[in-house]
Amino acid sequence: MGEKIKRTHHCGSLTLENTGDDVVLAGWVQTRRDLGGLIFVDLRDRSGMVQVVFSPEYNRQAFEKASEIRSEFVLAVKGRVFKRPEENVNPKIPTGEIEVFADELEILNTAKTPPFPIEDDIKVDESLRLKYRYLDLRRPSMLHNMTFRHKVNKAIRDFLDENGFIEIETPMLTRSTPEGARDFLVPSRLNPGTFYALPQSPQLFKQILMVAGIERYYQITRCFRDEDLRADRQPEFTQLDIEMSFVDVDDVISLNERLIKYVVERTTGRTVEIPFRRITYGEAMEIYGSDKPDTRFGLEMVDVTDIALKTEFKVFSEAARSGGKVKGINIKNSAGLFSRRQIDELVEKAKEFGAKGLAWISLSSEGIKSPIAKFFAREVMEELLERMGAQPGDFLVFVADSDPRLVVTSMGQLRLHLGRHLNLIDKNALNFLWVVEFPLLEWDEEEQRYVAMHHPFTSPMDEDLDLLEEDPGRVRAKAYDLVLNGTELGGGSIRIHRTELQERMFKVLGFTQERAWNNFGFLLRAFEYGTPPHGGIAYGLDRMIMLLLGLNSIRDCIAFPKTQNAACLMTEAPAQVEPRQLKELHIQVTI
RNA sequence: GGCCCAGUAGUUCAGUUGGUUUAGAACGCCAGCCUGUCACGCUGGAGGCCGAGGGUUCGAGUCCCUUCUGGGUCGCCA
Repeated sequence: MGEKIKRTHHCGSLTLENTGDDVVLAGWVQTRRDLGGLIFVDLRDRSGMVQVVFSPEYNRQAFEKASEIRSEFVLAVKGRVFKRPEENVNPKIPTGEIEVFADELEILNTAKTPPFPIEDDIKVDESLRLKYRYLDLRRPSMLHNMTFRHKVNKAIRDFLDENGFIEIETPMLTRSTPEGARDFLVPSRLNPGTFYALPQSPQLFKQILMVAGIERYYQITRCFRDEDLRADRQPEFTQLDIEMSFVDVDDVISLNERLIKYVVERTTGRTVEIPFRRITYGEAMEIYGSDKPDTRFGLEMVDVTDIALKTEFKVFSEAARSGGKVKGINIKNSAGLFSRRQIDELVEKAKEFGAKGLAWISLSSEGIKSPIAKFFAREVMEELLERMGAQPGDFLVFVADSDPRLVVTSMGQLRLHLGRHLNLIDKNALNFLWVVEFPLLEWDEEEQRYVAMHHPFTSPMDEDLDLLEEDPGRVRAKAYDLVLNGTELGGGSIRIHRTELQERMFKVLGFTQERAWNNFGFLLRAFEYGTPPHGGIAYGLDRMIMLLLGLNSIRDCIAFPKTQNAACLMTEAPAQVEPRQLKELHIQVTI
């Protein structure tokens, strides 16, 4: 901007109180309305928009120059603020009561016609928005998302700073470790044939920081996982990573409740009640069929396996007898909603979700309608209806299978489908929920061994320690996930801090001592030098911001996101490199 | 890796069982006119390798195959 013309005010900040002020504005041209003898320009900067008037009577020179103006030109305008006459007030914009008469115009830059309009609620293909992301980010809603994200980051830092945490950066170039997601690898030029891995999370470093006596650490940092993308998943994403020493599960949970309350109330103005509800993993699976239940609606699952044993209906009784389960959901007051055809569709859905079938009982005004009723003795049916809390008008669905896990997971998905389909979800609710007491290990069919459900450094619960060798699958962990509206926001655990327990853990995971030291030697060595009890949590920050903003995709709160093919449409990364670069790295491309 | 959806002016879309001229509309863009517009208005104009390649056919935007791109989802994501 030239010497003589320097910004004094922001477009969106002008009000009636500025009437009569001489101002200099700078910004982009939202629209130009050329009436021939009078030109209106809506000038936009980060703060908002204001109408600038170019009139030959006010300043002929500026007026004549204004005919060159086009959309998205960058202008500096010197002028005076006037109150608009009553009939010219525009109630649709915040600055609609005033306008700026221009007496000097400087065109700081011209612009090509943008490929899509710079305004909210545009219908345009997302790939075009991503290619021209700098234009997309000019749209007020995207600017708002970026600003909100900044506020969340700031609130997090304010709270954690006040609570004695220090932010420490950990390396981006680190070593690949087994288990977990696929790593992004970076070749080392100075050490031919070796590779760094980009961190999947700062997990090991933050534990070492506890050994280092930091006591309270946090970091807002990028993490990398080379897995397929989703609406809520990018290959590079941001974590809020926290670790604390001398704490147990309750300490971590209560600090994090205060953190979440602080951040959400600060950034959204909404009220958050703490403590959050807690539910064990076992309960979550039995009642909701999910380890991240959406508790904004009911449709809770009821176990009727014992009743199923008493029926003539083979699907039920045999599932029950062979170690399986039978579970039902009572969809209250909905018998009238399910026509024969809609029932068929629901059965199809259940099959999509893995169930072998779906039994149903409709309690309409004409009495019980159900293809399975004939297999039930009167008193067994009564017991079933009572267990289900069934009233006239209710519609009951049941899934039975000899595989109990299949029953709960398929029904859990069916529950979500019904919740959405029947519009039972309160879109304004913020239902925070802790899921605790996760299994420490799960059996991996492919590898024929136990693998850590969280990670190999997660501490078992004290009362389950004795089961570690004899029945590893039953050991519960000091692990917790924070769930918001059916989405996992973050998770963490109390870690193992004693060498002998860590060695038992590796043994159960099938690691020889040699392999454990090969992969995690640096951590195990650190643990030998006085490791305090410690634990922490990590949040998916993109996801948290997406949910708080009510977005459908994390791409809308990431400035430069990747597509489903993990490409950046703006920079066209990834791309081929010069043969010389590959040679320096001793890398040969074989495709 | 599997399944599903979508690719036609700059943008958003329409385009009939495959068939009539030169593939349309709206918005945007360009030009002219217009002194109170704010979705400015009026008149006129430019703008298309119908994602790409192959096939079927007398004839393909339309049917078939392959492929690319974008999106959703399952697998995957300690």
